[in-house]
Amino acid sequence: MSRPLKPGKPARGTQTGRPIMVLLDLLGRRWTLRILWELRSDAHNFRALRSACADMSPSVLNQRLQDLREAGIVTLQESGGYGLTESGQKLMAALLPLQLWADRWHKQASGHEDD
Amino acid sequence: MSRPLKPGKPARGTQTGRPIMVLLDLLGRRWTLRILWELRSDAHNFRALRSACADMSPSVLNQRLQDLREAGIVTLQESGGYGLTESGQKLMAALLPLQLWADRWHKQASGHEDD
DNA sequence: TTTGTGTGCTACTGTATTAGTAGCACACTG
DNA sequence: CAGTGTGCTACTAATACAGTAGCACACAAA
Repeated sequence: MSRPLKPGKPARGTQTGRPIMVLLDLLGRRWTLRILWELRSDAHNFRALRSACADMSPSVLNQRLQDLREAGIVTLQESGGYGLTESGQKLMAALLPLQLWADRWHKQASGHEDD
Repeated sequence: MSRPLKPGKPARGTQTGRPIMVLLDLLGRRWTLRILWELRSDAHNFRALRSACADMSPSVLNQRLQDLREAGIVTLQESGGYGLTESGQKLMAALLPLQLWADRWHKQASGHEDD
């Protein structure tokens, strides 16, 4: 595989390379959001990260890490382990409101119905 | 299939049902973020939405719409077409900073390298 | 040198998810 | 009745992902 996944390059579902579309493609791959979430505060090495992500498949984890490194969001630190780049930290800051929303979502759902 | 995908219920990659994890699972499915993005300002009917999403597969689109409706994020309006619920609009508001980030991402990438 | 531990990562096969195409059922219009 | 537009389903093929095993390298101790 090994697509570029950089803004300006075509991606799945867009030929234009509009940055937001490329980003939505990247974040829409399975485990990507979760991986970033687990890295939001602390760096993890490969195995710890895998463990944090419900023991996801190492082949897929490696694929995602390559994507995210190419995109400049994640980096393999010299001190060992994977961490967010400066850019990646800003992305996560942009995603933090999700947690608030998710909590309200939970309260709403359990308030209105029990399924 | 037809999992619940409600906060509090186990999802892919989490047995706990922690709302943020369920949300990350939901948003991490292919096309989900893109669909929400296309609905962020205007409602679309099924075919218009499909067209906006690069003519994605109608079976998958329907699957996603069911997921999002069950989650209370999207609704099939009486006036026709799919639109965001109140909750869905708040979710999108939480995601809007992505566009700003994506634009900076583009500028950075084209400034630092050409590949 | 050998053995052990820890790292990042790859190879392989099976399964689940998604793509792609065609077309149905219903409603409304003429 | 035909024509158009809606939401949606059925089907097969391609692709992505899961799950397991284990390699290659580095460092440390014996």
